Amino acid sequence: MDETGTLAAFASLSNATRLRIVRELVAAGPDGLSAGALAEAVGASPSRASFHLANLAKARLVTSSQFARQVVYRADFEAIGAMIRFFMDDCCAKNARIRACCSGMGRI
Amino acid sequence: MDETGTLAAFASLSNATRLRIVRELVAAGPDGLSAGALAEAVGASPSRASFHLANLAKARLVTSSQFARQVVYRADFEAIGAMIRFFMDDCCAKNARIRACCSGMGRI
DNA sequence: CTTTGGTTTCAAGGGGTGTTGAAATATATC
DNA sequence: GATATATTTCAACACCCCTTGAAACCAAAG
Repeated sequence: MDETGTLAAFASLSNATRLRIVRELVAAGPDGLSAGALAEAVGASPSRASFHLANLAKARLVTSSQFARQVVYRADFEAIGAMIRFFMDDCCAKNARIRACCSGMGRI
Repeated sequence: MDETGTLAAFASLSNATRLRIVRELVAAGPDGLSAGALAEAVGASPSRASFHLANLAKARLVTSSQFARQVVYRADFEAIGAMIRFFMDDCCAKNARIRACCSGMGRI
């Protein structure tokens, strides 16, 4: 992910509803969650959830696929990892105090 | 850093000028850089740089202190690390693919 | 083919954000 | 005190984002 993509990812994650959606999707794992289930989980109306899901998809933080009547969303784990990696490598990698934020996360 | 703080940090980092400022400040290390030096480094007018620096300070990503006529800004390394840690721990810690983004960053 | 369920689109509005250049503030120098 | 330097504040403007509720769309079931 380049600077433009990272800026878009940060912008997308700077909204409480969207951050909650990402949290739900990461917790849900590879199976993902339907738009309706997400809307209920984060306490948003269907149209509001759809609005924010479209924003997350545009920022490439989630993917979607249709099953019957439902649209299933999944976290894009690679893209989220790439975003963090860009931020750490390109902006902050050389700083030990920032790098230390990853300590305690287990064996990496 | 809590959710509110992380949202503010993401919002602040979602602007190209501010992301460049943070990059400059992290590269500059503990000595920091003056407002004028930063403005020139990122190609912004003094008032524009001041506007974005105030935003970064409000998000607690940078600190400032006055020396003579100059105002010196420094990256808040602890806060930046705390932001990443919150995002990783609270949102994504349990996911191996995201966690893998920190591989290749050297010994942690 | 009509109906039901799931999701998205749309228009309206209210509010926040970024840019610009001029003016104000504060500090040092002459 | 007057002047130059460094930074911030201010007003104006344009633009984008978020919310809401209604309408439209699309796929399945009756």
